[in-house]
Amino acid sequence: MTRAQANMPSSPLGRKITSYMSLTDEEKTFLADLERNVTRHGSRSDLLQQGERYGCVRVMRKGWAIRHKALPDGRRQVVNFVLPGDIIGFYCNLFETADHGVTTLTPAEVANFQPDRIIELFKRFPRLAAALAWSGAKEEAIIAERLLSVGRRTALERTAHLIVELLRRLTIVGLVEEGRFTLPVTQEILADALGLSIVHINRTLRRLRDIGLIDLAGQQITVHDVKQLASIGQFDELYLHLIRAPKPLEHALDTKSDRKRAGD
Amino acid sequence: MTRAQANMPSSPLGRKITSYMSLTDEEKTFLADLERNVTRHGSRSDLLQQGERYGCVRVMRKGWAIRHKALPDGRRQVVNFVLPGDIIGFYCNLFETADHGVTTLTPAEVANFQPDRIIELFKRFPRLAAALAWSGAKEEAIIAERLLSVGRRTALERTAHLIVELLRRLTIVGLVEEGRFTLPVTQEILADALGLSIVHINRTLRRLRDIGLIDLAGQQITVHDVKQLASIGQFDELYLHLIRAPKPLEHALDTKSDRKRAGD
DNA sequence: TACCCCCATTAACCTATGTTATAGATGGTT
DNA sequence: AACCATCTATAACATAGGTTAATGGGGGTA
Repeated sequence: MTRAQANMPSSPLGRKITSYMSLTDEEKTFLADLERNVTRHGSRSDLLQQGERYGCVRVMRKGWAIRHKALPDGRRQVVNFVLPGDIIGFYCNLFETADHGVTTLTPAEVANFQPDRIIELFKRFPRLAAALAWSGAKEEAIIAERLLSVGRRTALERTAHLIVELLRRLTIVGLVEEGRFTLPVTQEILADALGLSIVHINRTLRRLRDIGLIDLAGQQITVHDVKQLASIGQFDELYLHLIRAPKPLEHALDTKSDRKRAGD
Repeated sequence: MTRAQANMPSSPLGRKITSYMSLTDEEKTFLADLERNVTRHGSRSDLLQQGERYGCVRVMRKGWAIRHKALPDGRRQVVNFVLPGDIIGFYCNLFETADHGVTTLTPAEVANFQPDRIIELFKRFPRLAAALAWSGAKEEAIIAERLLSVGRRTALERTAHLIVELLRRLTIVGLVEEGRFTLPVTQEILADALGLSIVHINRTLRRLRDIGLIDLAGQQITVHDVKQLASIGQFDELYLHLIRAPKPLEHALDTKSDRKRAGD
């Protein structure tokens, strides 16, 4: 991944899509343009509040955030983690009002663009539209898997599962080194993601440490035995849909099209 | 809704989209064509099995189904209910392998088409593509809300919430009469949808009956007091995104475009 | 240096929900 | 009309995980 791609787009969005589909120059330019407007945010700042009108579509360039939903009495569920490179609720921006909030967990660098550009994208770049639709489907798959966790896995299984999920997702974007990565997350947030109490998350993490599967030091987590962790969590691999190319996308989109033969 | 729409598409998909966006004749024809191939299935038959390769995109014309995920040891989570008019995992069909199963709960009538028609749709009908993306985002919102239920609501709240959700969704497609509708669902399935045990679902339903909020007779459920039920379930209204027109969709898609002035 | 706030950690206790077991209903089939 | 398979319904008991409360560490700041 050195500098092999002279033609590699510099935008996270572009890079993400390029990983499973080659882009024309025109498409690259459009994507880069989408991400021109970058803003910075502190830790723990709300990018979007539940009940608010939608504003911009956002792409996480650096940092972590969470998408979360709350009940009137304050109980809260973390729906998903937004990792570097992730799009923040692409299609939701077609809604009037946000049914969830987005809050950063670290200082963050975010690209912003107007929702009507989504429409433009649909009209002018069907291949990009399809690619983003695909990416949206992946997010739904992640949420469905979390639902399975919260509904049917035990505390230990859920926790193990989440750690493996994050490990996998962060690996793709190059943020894991030898099983070690930064987990900028309090136990309260883990609890809210897994539908557990904060005390019980603590007990569970301790158990995972006691078995020797993980190590926690501040915000650094080290996974010693992914395999066993995955086995405890009954981790499936399937749901993240990491396989390179979605077949119909690859085929159908590349055949006839307006393609200009890009970098690779 | 009598026969006001001479131009009303007869396909469920068309009808769904028409409810928030008017369609050109060409678009209507394309949609109708998508739904030409209709198959019938018995109750409890698998339309899709977890781990299987994806086949057709399906639209539920009549009947109910569930999307569900299972753990190796058999524990199961119902991810969502597929009601008449719903699309069955539109974008997931861009994946290689199914990470969930789909099973009918009643005899069902289903329209089928090849996934590569999705691509065709993206190329030829950007407005339809955007509309379906919107519809996909709504499904994600429903799943996220169920995650909130399972993670943070009590058994009584969850159950109340689900009943209201189904009431609302079925109302849209005209399947509710005076608070009464058919619920072709065993307690086991309710349990799997809500992350509870079958016994506890039974206790909880009894409680709702005892309070006088609902009545159950076979597969008929009558909701006596939606308001209180919604209040118990902390039902939000927001997440179903029932508001007529997604603003950017309405605007941006209708302005320039290739529109031909349809029925209304 | 002292104060404060946030967070992790643990212990003791409690309860919502799960488990196991049993008995009726219901409905289809021979 | 007897049989079987599924469901619903309850009771009695078990437990995973919640709650409350107390302690200590770490980092900012005045």
